[in-house]
Amino acid sequence: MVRKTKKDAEITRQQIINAAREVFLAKGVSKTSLEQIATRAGVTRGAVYWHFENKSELFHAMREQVFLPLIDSLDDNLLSAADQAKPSTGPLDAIENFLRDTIQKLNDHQETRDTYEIMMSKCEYVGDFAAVLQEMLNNCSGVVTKLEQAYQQAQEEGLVNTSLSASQLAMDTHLFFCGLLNMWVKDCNGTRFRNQANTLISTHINLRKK
Amino acid sequence: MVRKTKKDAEITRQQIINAAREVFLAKGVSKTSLEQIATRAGVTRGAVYWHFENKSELFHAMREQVFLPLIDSLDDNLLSAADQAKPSTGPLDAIENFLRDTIQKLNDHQETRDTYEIMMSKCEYVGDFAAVLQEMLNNCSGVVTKLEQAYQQAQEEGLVNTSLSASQLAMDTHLFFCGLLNMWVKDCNGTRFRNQANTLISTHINLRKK
DNA sequence: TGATATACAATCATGACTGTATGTAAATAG
DNA sequence: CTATTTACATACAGTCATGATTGTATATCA
Repeated sequence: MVRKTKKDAEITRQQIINAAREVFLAKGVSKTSLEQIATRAGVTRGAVYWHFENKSELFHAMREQVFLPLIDSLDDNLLSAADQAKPSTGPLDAIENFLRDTIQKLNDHQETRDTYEIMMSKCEYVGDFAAVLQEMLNNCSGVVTKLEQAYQQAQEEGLVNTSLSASQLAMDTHLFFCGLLNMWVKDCNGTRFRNQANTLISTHINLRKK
Repeated sequence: MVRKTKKDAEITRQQIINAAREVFLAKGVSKTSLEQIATRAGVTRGAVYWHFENKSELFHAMREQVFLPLIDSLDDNLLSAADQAKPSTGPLDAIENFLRDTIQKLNDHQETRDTYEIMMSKCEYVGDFAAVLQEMLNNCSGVVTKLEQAYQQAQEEGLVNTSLSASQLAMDTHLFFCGLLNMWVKDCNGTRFRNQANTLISTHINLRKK
């Protein structure tokens, strides 16, 4: 059974990504050999090298499957707050919803959850992987910018109870959320953070609501 | 030149730890061989294996040199707020000082800075290293507890401007600080977070000051 | 219908890292 | 002063990952 059709090949590719995610999670990225990934995917290393140039590219493909949708979610939630056409429940609620949605995605979607865990505690950002850190920082900048816009509008609508600037509020929220994501992922048994994530989010937003 | 005196041996041990930190930072923990560490420390692998059972134990030793002092700093700052004997400028200031001190330590002390960076983006918490994550979670619990005590007292002294509970405030601050540490370390060129860390801390505390 | 590109499998050579075992000279204890 | 540790260095064996190369059956396309 060789030479599959184009659709079959795409399935193979996805299976390799799935296998990679599983082995990455279990053994860590650098201790994972392409042989292990191949075996898990039911193929040989030849197939892996056919679809991906090396481990780094495979990692990148796995990552994109989770983070491209995340960017979309960010835009959907926060830009709609500024979009007058949509029935906005207010920019503060938009922020809260974005935070909740992201956590919800982690709860519901194991592939997303596993990918986050790999990226946060089963991967070393060195050599080829160093660029990924920069990408993440850039993404963060985008998040902060959009949070700031939302807070800006919240202030204009008189919803905020502090004199702090929109940019300061945005940074504080961003850092809060970075911390929450980190802890949520590391808190595997769920006792410390996972169970009360939504409460923590409400708390954070309430702190600045009028 | 063999068989050094006990004091010399201690120096060798420290040199190995220093070398490990440097190579870990440059290459990532799992891609670092004990041979590389030994060479950098000016010894052979024999010396490394004499002082440490394996790479995992060496990593642990490196980590302790940074984190044992951190725990002390935590106690010094936050417990003194509750200590009536000391001239407390108030529990909110105590919290702010603790956050500032930690960041200051990162600014001033390269070994600390490098160790954090290794732990956050140059290490995979798998196998032997998985236990380290648990230790970190436990430390976090300690931090939250002490933050909570400080907020509790702040509330009793009528310094807080919100009706949120001390435990909620403590969690929010803790998550903020987790995020700040993460971003601070990853923001190598300093443009995004490092330069304004203290401002961010002030902002965060001011949000809850009456 | 044939030529060619595709989608892998199989093989091979190389090198690197680990752990352990052994050697050894000097410090230290009695 | 000598016996025994100590603090390493050296040597060795085994494992495993990588990348490159080659092989091959079959889609696909002209």
